[in-house]
Amino acid sequence: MIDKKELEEVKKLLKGKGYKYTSAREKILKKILSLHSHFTAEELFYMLKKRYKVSRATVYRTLNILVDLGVVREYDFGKGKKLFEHIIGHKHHYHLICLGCGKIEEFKLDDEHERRLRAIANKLEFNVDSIVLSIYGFCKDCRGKSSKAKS
Amino acid sequence: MIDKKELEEVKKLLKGKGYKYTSAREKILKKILSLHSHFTAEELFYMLKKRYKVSRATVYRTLNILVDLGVVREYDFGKGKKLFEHIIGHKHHYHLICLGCGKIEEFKLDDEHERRLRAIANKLEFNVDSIVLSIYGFCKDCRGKSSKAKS
DNA sequence: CTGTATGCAAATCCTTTGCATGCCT
DNA sequence: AGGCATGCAAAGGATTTGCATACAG
Repeated sequence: MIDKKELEEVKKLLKGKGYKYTSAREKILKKILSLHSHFTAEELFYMLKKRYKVSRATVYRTLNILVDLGVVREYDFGKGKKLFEHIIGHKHHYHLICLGCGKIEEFKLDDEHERRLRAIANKLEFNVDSIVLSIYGFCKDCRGKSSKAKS
Repeated sequence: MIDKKELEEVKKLLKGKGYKYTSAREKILKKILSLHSHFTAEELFYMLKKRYKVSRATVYRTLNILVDLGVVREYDFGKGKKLFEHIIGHKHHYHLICLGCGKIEEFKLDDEHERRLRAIANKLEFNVDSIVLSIYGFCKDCRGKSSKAKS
Protein backbone atom coordinates (compact mmCIF):
# COMPACT_ATOMS: atom_id res chain seq x y z
CA MET A 1 0.00 0.00 0.00
CA ILE A 2 2.62 2.53 0.97
CA ASP A 3 6.37 2.65 0.80
CA LYS A 4 7.78 1.91 4.24
CA LYS A 5 10.96 3.70 3.32
CA GLU A 6 9.04 6.89 2.74
CA LEU A 7 7.33 6.58 6.06
CA GLU A 8 10.65 6.13 7.83
CA GLU A 9 12.04 9.10 6.01
CA VAL A 10 9.28 11.34 7.26
CA LYS A 11 9.52 9.90 10.76
CA LYS A 12 13.15 10.90 10.80
CA LEU A 13 12.32 14.37 9.57
CA LEU A 14 9.73 14.83 12.28
CA LYS A 15 12.01 13.72 15.07
CA GLY A 16 14.81 15.73 13.63
CA LYS A 17 12.80 18.87 14.15
CA GLY A 18 11.72 17.87 17.61
CA TYR A 19 8.24 16.71 16.72
CA LYS A 20 6.86 13.58 18.34
CA TYR A 21 5.89 10.60 16.29
CA THR A 22 2.41 10.01 17.63
CA SER A 23 -0.19 7.53 16.57
CA ALA A 24 -2.41 10.25 15.17
CA ARG A 25 0.45 11.52 13.05
CA GLU A 26 1.24 8.05 11.86
CA LYS A 27 -2.31 7.44 10.70
CA ILE A 28 -2.41 10.75 8.90
CA LEU A 29 0.95 10.17 7.33
CA LYS A 30 0.14 6.71 6.07
CA LYS A 31 -3.00 7.98 4.49
CA ILE A 32 -1.22 10.87 2.82
CA LEU A 33 1.53 8.63 1.49
CA SER A 34 -1.08 6.32 0.04
CA LEU A 35 -2.64 9.10 -1.97
CA HIS A 36 -1.18 9.98 -5.31
CA SER A 37 -3.30 12.88 -6.24
CA HIS A 38 -4.32 16.23 -4.78
CA PHE A 39 -6.56 16.39 -1.76
CA THR A 40 -8.00 19.01 0.55
CA ALA A 41 -7.68 19.01 4.31
CA GLU A 42 -11.37 18.23 4.63
CA GLU A 43 -11.16 15.30 2.25
CA LEU A 44 -8.26 13.89 4.19
CA PHE A 45 -10.13 14.38 7.43
CA TYR A 46 -13.19 12.48 6.19
CA MET A 47 -11.11 9.66 4.75
CA LEU A 48 -9.47 9.18 8.11
CA LYS A 49 -12.63 9.62 10.11
CA LYS A 50 -14.15 6.55 8.48
CA ARG A 51 -11.77 4.30 10.31
CA TYR A 52 -10.07 6.24 13.03
CA LYS A 53 -10.77 8.73 15.71
CA VAL A 54 -8.73 11.69 14.55
CA SER A 55 -9.82 15.24 14.99
CA ARG A 56 -10.12 17.82 12.31
CA ALA A 57 -7.78 20.10 14.25
CA THR A 58 -5.05 17.48 14.31
CA VAL A 59 -5.39 16.89 10.60
CA TYR A 60 -4.99 20.57 9.89
CA ARG A 61 -2.13 20.94 12.35
CA THR A 62 -0.31 17.94 10.96
CA LEU A 63 -0.69 19.12 7.40
CA ASN A 64 0.91 22.40 8.33
CA ILE A 65 3.82 20.63 9.95
CA LEU A 66 4.32 18.43 6.92
CA VAL A 67 4.26 21.40 4.61
CA ASP A 68 6.86 22.98 6.82
CA LEU A 69 9.01 19.87 6.67
CA GLY A 70 8.73 19.82 2.91
CA VAL A 71 6.96 16.48 2.87
CA VAL A 72 3.78 17.93 1.53
CA ARG A 73 3.27 20.76 -0.89
CA GLU A 74 0.37 23.16 -0.67
CA TYR A 75 -1.39 24.81 -3.59
CA ASP A 76 -4.02 27.42 -3.88
CA PHE A 77 -5.77 27.29 -7.19
CA GLY A 78 -8.26 29.90 -6.15
CA LYS A 79 -11.15 27.70 -5.13
CA GLY A 80 -11.10 28.99 -1.57
CA LYS A 81 -9.47 25.90 -0.19
CA LYS A 82 -5.96 24.58 -0.21
CA LEU A 83 -4.93 21.52 -2.11
CA PHE A 84 -2.16 19.28 -0.86
CA GLU A 85 -0.03 16.56 -2.34
CA HIS A 86 2.92 14.70 -0.90
CA ILE A 87 6.12 15.13 -2.78
CA ILE A 88 8.18 12.33 -1.32
CA GLY A 89 9.01 10.17 -4.30
CA HIS A 90 7.08 12.37 -6.69
CA LYS A 91 8.88 14.05 -9.50
CA HIS A 92 8.59 17.78 -9.56
CA HIS A 93 5.77 18.95 -11.81
CA TYR A 94 3.31 21.71 -12.60
CA HIS A 95 -0.42 21.89 -13.18
CA LEU A 96 -3.07 22.46 -15.79
CA ILE A 97 -6.33 23.45 -14.12
CA CYS A 98 -9.56 23.11 -16.06
CA LEU A 99 -11.90 26.00 -15.40
CA GLY A 100 -14.77 23.94 -16.70
CA CYS A 101 -14.71 20.73 -14.69
CA GLY A 102 -11.98 21.48 -12.19
CA LYS A 103 -9.84 18.60 -13.32
CA ILE A 104 -6.14 18.99 -12.63
CA GLU A 105 -3.52 17.52 -14.89
CA GLU A 106 0.20 17.52 -14.38
CA PHE A 107 3.02 18.35 -16.71
CA LYS A 108 6.75 18.72 -16.51
CA LEU A 109 9.17 21.24 -17.85
CA ASP A 110 12.41 20.21 -19.44
CA ASP A 111 15.55 21.06 -17.50
CA GLU A 112 16.61 23.77 -19.88
CA HIS A 113 13.36 25.58 -19.27
CA GLU A 114 13.58 25.21 -15.58
CA ARG A 115 17.15 26.43 -15.51
CA ARG A 116 16.06 29.58 -17.24
CA LEU A 117 13.37 30.28 -14.70
CA ARG A 118 15.90 29.98 -11.93
CA ALA A 119 18.26 32.22 -13.84
CA ILE A 120 15.62 34.91 -13.91
CA ALA A 121 15.21 34.71 -10.15
CA ASN A 122 18.93 34.80 -9.61
CA LYS A 123 19.29 37.88 -11.71
CA LEU A 124 16.83 39.55 -9.37
CA GLU A 125 18.88 38.43 -6.36
CA PHE A 126 16.18 36.08 -5.27
CA ASN A 127 16.75 32.75 -3.49
CA VAL A 128 14.29 30.35 -5.03
CA ASP A 129 12.32 28.16 -2.70
CA SER A 130 9.74 26.85 -5.12
CA ILE A 131 8.27 27.59 -8.48
CA VAL A 132 4.57 27.33 -9.07
CA LEU A 133 3.48 27.27 -12.66
CA SER A 134 -0.21 26.78 -13.27
CA ILE A 135 -1.98 26.94 -16.56
CA TYR A 136 -5.68 27.69 -16.32
CA GLY A 137 -7.95 26.91 -19.20
CA PHE A 138 -10.32 24.33 -20.58
CA CYS A 139 -9.56 20.69 -21.07
CA LYS A 140 -10.46 18.67 -24.10
CA ASP A 141 -13.86 17.79 -22.71
CA CYS A 142 -14.72 21.32 -21.67
CA ARG A 143 -13.56 23.22 -24.70
CA GLY A 144 -17.08 23.85 -25.82
CA LYS A 145 -17.98 25.84 -22.76
CA SER A 146 -14.74 27.76 -23.19
CA SER A 147 -16.14 31.25 -23.47
CA LYS A 148 -15.74 31.49 -19.72
CA ALA A 149 -19.29 30.84 -18.64
CA LYS A 150 -20.23 33.99 -16.75
CA SER A 151 -19.31 32.42 -13.43
CA MET B 1 -4.29 60.70 -11.59
CA ILE B 2 -5.91 58.09 -13.78
CA ASP B 3 -6.18 57.54 -17.48
CA LYS B 4 -9.61 58.67 -18.65
CA LYS B 5 -9.30 56.43 -21.66
CA GLU B 6 -8.98 53.39 -19.44
CA LEU B 7 -12.02 54.40 -17.49
CA GLU B 8 -14.04 54.79 -20.67
CA GLU B 9 -12.84 51.43 -21.84
CA VAL B 10 -14.11 49.71 -18.74
CA LYS B 11 -17.34 51.64 -18.83
CA LYS B 12 -17.92 50.31 -22.30
CA LEU B 13 -17.14 46.79 -21.19
CA LEU B 14 -19.59 47.04 -18.33
CA LYS B 15 -22.41 48.31 -20.46
CA GLY B 16 -21.58 45.82 -23.14
CA LYS B 17 -22.33 43.01 -20.74
CA GLY B 18 -25.47 44.66 -19.47
CA TYR B 19 -24.06 46.03 -16.23
CA LYS B 20 -25.05 49.48 -15.09
CA TYR B 21 -22.51 52.22 -14.68
CA THR B 22 -23.37 53.37 -11.19
CA SER B 23 -21.68 55.89 -9.00
CA ALA B 24 -20.46 53.23 -6.61
CA ARG B 25 -18.86 51.35 -9.47
CA GLU B 26 -17.28 54.50 -10.78
CA LYS B 27 -15.67 55.28 -7.44
CA ILE B 28 -14.37 51.75 -7.11
CA LEU B 29 -13.11 51.74 -10.65
CA LYS B 30 -11.29 55.02 -10.37
CA LYS B 31 -9.56 53.85 -7.25
CA ILE B 32 -8.54 50.58 -8.83
CA LEU B 33 -7.20 52.28 -11.92
CA SER B 34 -5.17 54.60 -9.75
CA LEU B 35 -3.41 51.71 -8.05
CA HIS B 36 -0.42 50.19 -9.72
CA SER B 37 0.30 47.39 -7.36
CA HIS B 38 -1.52 44.44 -5.82
CA PHE B 39 -4.26 44.98 -3.31
CA THR B 40 -6.76 42.91 -1.36
CA ALA B 41 -10.50 43.48 -1.35
CA GLU B 42 -10.30 44.68 2.25
CA GLU B 43 -7.56 47.16 1.46
CA LEU B 44 -9.57 48.54 -1.38
CA PHE B 45 -12.62 48.76 0.82
CA TYR B 46 -10.80 50.75 3.51
CA MET B 47 -9.20 53.08 0.99
CA LEU B 48 -12.63 53.89 -0.38
CA LYS B 49 -14.31 54.11 2.97
CA LYS B 50 -12.10 57.02 3.97
CA ARG B 51 -13.84 59.27 1.52
CA TYR B 52 -16.96 57.61 0.32
CA LYS B 53 -19.89 55.67 1.52
CA VAL B 54 -19.41 52.36 -0.24
CA SER B 55 -20.22 49.04 1.30
CA ARG B 56 -17.92 46.11 1.64
CA ALA B 57 -20.42 43.95 -0.23
CA THR B 58 -20.40 46.26 -3.22
CA VAL B 59 -16.62 46.29 -3.29
CA TYR B 60 -16.49 42.51 -3.32
CA ARG B 61 -19.27 42.25 -5.87
CA THR B 62 -17.67 44.80 -8.15
CA LEU B 63 -14.29 43.11 -7.96
CA ASN B 64 -15.86 39.88 -9.07
CA ILE B 65 -17.52 41.56 -12.00
CA LEU B 66 -14.27 43.19 -13.03
CA VAL B 67 -12.44 39.91 -12.85
CA ASP B 68 -15.11 38.45 -15.02
CA LEU B 69 -14.73 41.27 -17.53
CA GLY B 70 -11.00 40.75 -17.60
CA VAL B 71 -10.30 44.21 -16.26
CA VAL B 72 -8.83 42.90 -13.05
CA ARG B 73 -6.81 39.79 -12.42
CA GLU B 74 -7.05 37.78 -9.26
CA TYR B 75 -4.22 35.89 -7.57
CA ASP B 76 -4.01 33.57 -4.66
CA PHE B 77 -0.53 33.42 -3.26
CA GLY B 78 -1.62 31.31 -0.36
CA LYS B 79 -2.03 33.94 2.30
CA GLY B 80 -5.68 33.18 2.73
CA LYS B 81 -6.83 36.22 0.85
CA LYS B 82 -7.02 37.11 -2.77
CA LEU B 83 -4.84 39.73 -4.35
CA PHE B 84 -6.04 41.82 -7.23
CA GLU B 85 -4.43 44.05 -9.81
CA HIS B 86 -5.89 45.80 -12.79
CA ILE B 87 -4.46 44.73 -16.09
CA ILE B 88 -5.72 47.49 -18.33
CA GLY B 89 -2.58 49.05 -19.70
CA HIS B 90 -0.34 46.70 -17.75
CA LYS B 91 1.92 44.40 -19.62
CA HIS B 92 1.52 40.75 -18.87
CA HIS B 93 3.89 39.59 -16.14
CA TYR B 94 4.58 37.07 -13.42
CA HIS B 95 5.56 37.26 -9.77
CA LEU B 96 8.34 36.65 -7.33
CA ILE B 97 6.93 36.34 -3.82
CA CYS B 98 9.23 36.78 -0.86
CA LEU B 99 8.48 34.31 1.91
CA GLY B 100 10.33 36.52 4.33
CA CYS B 101 8.76 39.92 4.03
CA GLY B 102 5.91 39.22 1.66
CA LYS B 103 7.15 41.61 -0.95
CA ILE B 104 6.01 40.88 -4.46
CA GLU B 105 8.15 41.69 -7.47
CA GLU B 106 7.24 41.29 -11.08
CA PHE B 107 9.10 39.79 -13.97
CA LYS B 108 8.45 39.00 -17.59
CA LEU B 109 9.17 36.04 -19.78
CA ASP B 110 10.47 36.44 -23.27
CA ASP B 111 8.10 35.49 -26.06
CA GLU B 112 9.98 32.35 -26.95
CA HIS B 113 9.53 31.08 -23.43
CA GLU B 114 5.91 31.92 -23.35
CA ARG B 115 5.28 30.28 -26.70
CA ARG B 116 6.72 27.08 -25.33
CA LEU B 117 4.43 27.09 -22.34
CA ARG B 118 1.46 27.45 -24.61
CA ALA B 119 2.80 24.68 -26.81
CA ILE B 120 2.83 22.36 -23.83
CA ALA B 121 -0.79 23.13 -23.10
CA ASN B 122 -1.76 22.65 -26.70
CA LYS B 123 -0.10 19.28 -26.83
CA LEU B 124 -2.34 18.26 -23.94
CA GLU B 125 -5.40 19.53 -25.83
CA PHE B 126 -5.90 22.32 -23.40
CA ASN B 127 -7.31 25.76 -24.28
CA VAL B 128 -5.22 28.21 -22.32
CA ASP B 129 -7.03 30.94 -20.47
CA SER B 130 -4.19 32.23 -18.34
CA ILE B 131 -0.80 31.22 -17.10
CA VAL B 132 0.23 31.85 -13.54
CA LEU B 133 3.90 31.56 -12.84
CA SER B 134 4.99 32.42 -9.33
CA ILE B 135 8.42 32.02 -7.86
CA TYR B 136 8.47 31.77 -4.08
CA GLY B 137 11.68 32.42 -2.22
CA PHE B 138 13.64 35.03 -0.35
CA CYS B 139 14.50 38.45 -1.64
CA LYS B 140 17.85 40.12 -1.31
CA ASP B 141 16.95 41.59 2.06
CA CYS B 142 15.58 38.37 3.47
CA ARG B 143 18.20 35.93 2.29
CA GLY B 144 19.61 35.60 5.78
CA LYS B 145 16.40 34.18 7.16
CA SER B 146 16.22 31.87 4.18
CA SER B 147 16.21 28.55 6.01
CA LYS B 148 12.46 28.85 6.04
CA ALA B 149 11.89 30.12 9.57
CA LYS B 150 9.73 27.46 11.21
CA SER B 151 6.60 29.44 10.47
C1' DC C 1 7.87 13.01 34.88
C1' DT C 2 7.45 17.03 31.56
C1' DG C 3 6.25 18.94 27.71
C1' DT C 4 3.98 18.18 23.44
C1' DA C 5 -0.06 16.57 21.10
C1' DT C 6 -4.91 15.88 20.90
C1' DG C 7 -9.96 16.87 20.87
C1' DC C 8 -13.54 19.72 21.23
C1' DA C 9 -15.86 23.71 20.48
C1' DA C 10 -15.53 28.34 19.92
C1' DA C 11 -13.34 31.90 17.42
C1' DT C 12 -11.45 34.11 13.22
C1' DC C 13 -10.82 35.60 8.67
C1' DC C 14 -12.38 36.38 4.18
C1' DT C 15 -16.11 36.33 1.22
C1' DT C 16 -20.86 35.67 -0.14
C1' DT C 17 -25.92 36.19 0.34
C1' DG C 18 -30.92 37.51 1.51
C1' DC C 19 -33.76 41.09 1.59
C1' DA C 20 -35.71 45.61 1.67
C1' DT C 21 -34.78 49.94 -0.47
C1' DG C 22 -32.57 53.08 -3.95
C1' DC C 23 -31.16 54.48 -8.39
C1' DC C 24 -29.75 53.94 -13.54
C1' DT C 25 -31.77 53.79 -18.15
C1' DA D 1 -41.78 52.28 -14.44
C1' DG D 2 -38.90 48.19 -13.93
C1' DG D 3 -35.04 45.91 -12.83
C1' DC D 4 -30.51 45.73 -11.51
C1' DA D 5 -27.52 47.74 -7.69
C1' DT D 6 -26.65 48.83 -2.95
C1' DG D 7 -26.30 48.37 2.18
C1' DC D 8 -26.70 46.03 6.05
C1' DA D 9 -26.25 42.30 8.77
C1' DA D 10 -26.30 37.64 8.93
C1' DA D 11 -24.65 33.38 6.92
C1' DG D 12 -21.06 30.50 5.12
C1' DG D 13 -16.81 27.91 4.46
C1' DA D 14 -12.13 26.95 5.56
C1' DT D 15 -8.80 27.12 8.94
C1' DT D 16 -6.97 28.28 13.49
C1' DT D 17 -6.92 28.58 18.47
C1' DG D 18 -7.73 28.14 23.76
C1' DC D 19 -7.90 25.02 27.11
C1' DA D 20 -8.20 20.82 29.72
C1' DT D 21 -6.72 16.13 29.20
C1' DA D 22 -3.78 12.30 27.26
C1' DC D 23 0.50 10.42 25.80
C1' DA D 24 5.49 10.09 23.80
C1' DG D 25 10.22 10.31 25.07
